[in-house]
Amino acid sequence: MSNEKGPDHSRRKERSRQAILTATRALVAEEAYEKVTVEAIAARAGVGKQTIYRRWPSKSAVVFAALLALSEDADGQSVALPDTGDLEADLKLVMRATAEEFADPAFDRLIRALNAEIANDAALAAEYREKLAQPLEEAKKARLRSAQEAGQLDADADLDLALEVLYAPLFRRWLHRSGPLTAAYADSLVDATLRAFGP
Amino acid sequence: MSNEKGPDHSRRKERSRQAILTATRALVAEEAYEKVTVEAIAARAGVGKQTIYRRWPSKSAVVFAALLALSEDADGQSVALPDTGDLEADLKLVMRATAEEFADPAFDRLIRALNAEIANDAALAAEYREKLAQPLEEAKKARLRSAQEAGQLDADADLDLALEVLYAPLFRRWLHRSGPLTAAYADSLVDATLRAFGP
DNA sequence: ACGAATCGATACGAACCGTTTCGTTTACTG
DNA sequence: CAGTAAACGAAACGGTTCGTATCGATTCGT
Repeated sequence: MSNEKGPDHSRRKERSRQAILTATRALVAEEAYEKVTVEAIAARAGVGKQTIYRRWPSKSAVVFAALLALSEDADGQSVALPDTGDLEADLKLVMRATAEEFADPAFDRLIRALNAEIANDAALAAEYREKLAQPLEEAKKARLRSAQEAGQLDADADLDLALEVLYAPLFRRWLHRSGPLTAAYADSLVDATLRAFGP
Repeated sequence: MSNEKGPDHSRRKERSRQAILTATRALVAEEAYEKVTVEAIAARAGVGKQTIYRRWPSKSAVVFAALLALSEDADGQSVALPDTGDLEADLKLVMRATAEEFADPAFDRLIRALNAEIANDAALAAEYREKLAQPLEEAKKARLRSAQEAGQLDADADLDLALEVLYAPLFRRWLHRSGPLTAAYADSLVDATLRAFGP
């Protein structure tokens, strides 16, 4: 094997790769998305534009990869929600934290950019679901299943549906800016979900 | 007054305006949104590009106006939901219809384009809420209020929240393509909402 | 020291945006 | 019917961005 291979230049590759992804995150977080151009990313990363196009086919793909790398940093330690046994308290904690996250301008711009790309690109949407959305949903579902087994949710409850009812209103309110994302709002979503799917 | 005014050229204006809006709708409905350019709209409408820029400041605004004109055609006859007295049946009818609407490819592309523009343009989002979303929401809320007065919903129920719980999951599932928009799914959203906000 | 992989930089064509310009058509007026 | 002014279609233009092509320099293993 060793005589089949040339020199290993993977360290260089990795360094420029990280520089590109870091620069992309910084740019998307700090300016309006329209101002994030491939050339700006290349300049910020101290990299030639072609080095970006050698790895990703489009700007969308770069932005997505930049976001994806974030969640893969926290690898191994698979996502898990708090489970104190008190479902209502646990969910309110999570929903309040999610609402606060959306209020952060940098995060806001990042996720808006991602959603805009996703809305018109089915392939990217599928990758988003598989690599970013699914793991989180599974973690939430695991928490609900635990509650269901403890008799805190109806035994026949559709947990996927419950998750949607819990989270989708928050997401929509954020995306359309149709109302404030307060802690009280987060709480009321938990309350409604528990009324709908409680025992 | 009459001697103060020159000739009235409003008929020409109106004709080209309609041609532009119609062409925009056709283009957005039939191709991917990236392929809809202002020049393509002008060509399809048989109109100079400048005639478009005389009226609207950007492509986003044109696309939005094209959509808005649709709902203003059905003017006067303000939106109203069926009210047979059977809340569950009425809501399931509406939610099933909404789910079907999203399944239409032309409508799908149109609304995706709108959402992509809205996601990164707060001003456009505000106009969207005011002119398109609000009237529909008010109609739905009126139906819920009628049910509330009939004792079919909890007297203290937050109707805005109930609407979000009812509709947001469908919207999110469509936007992220995270599942099929079946009649059974529409029904289960109504069921969940009624469990959460019923008496 | 040498060769191969990778790189940064730069020039380029194509597409699109939004502006400007210009000669023409349209609708009304006297 | 001739004159006027608003609105128009067409076309050219500068500016920006995308994605590609090219090339000499740098990095790494041998």
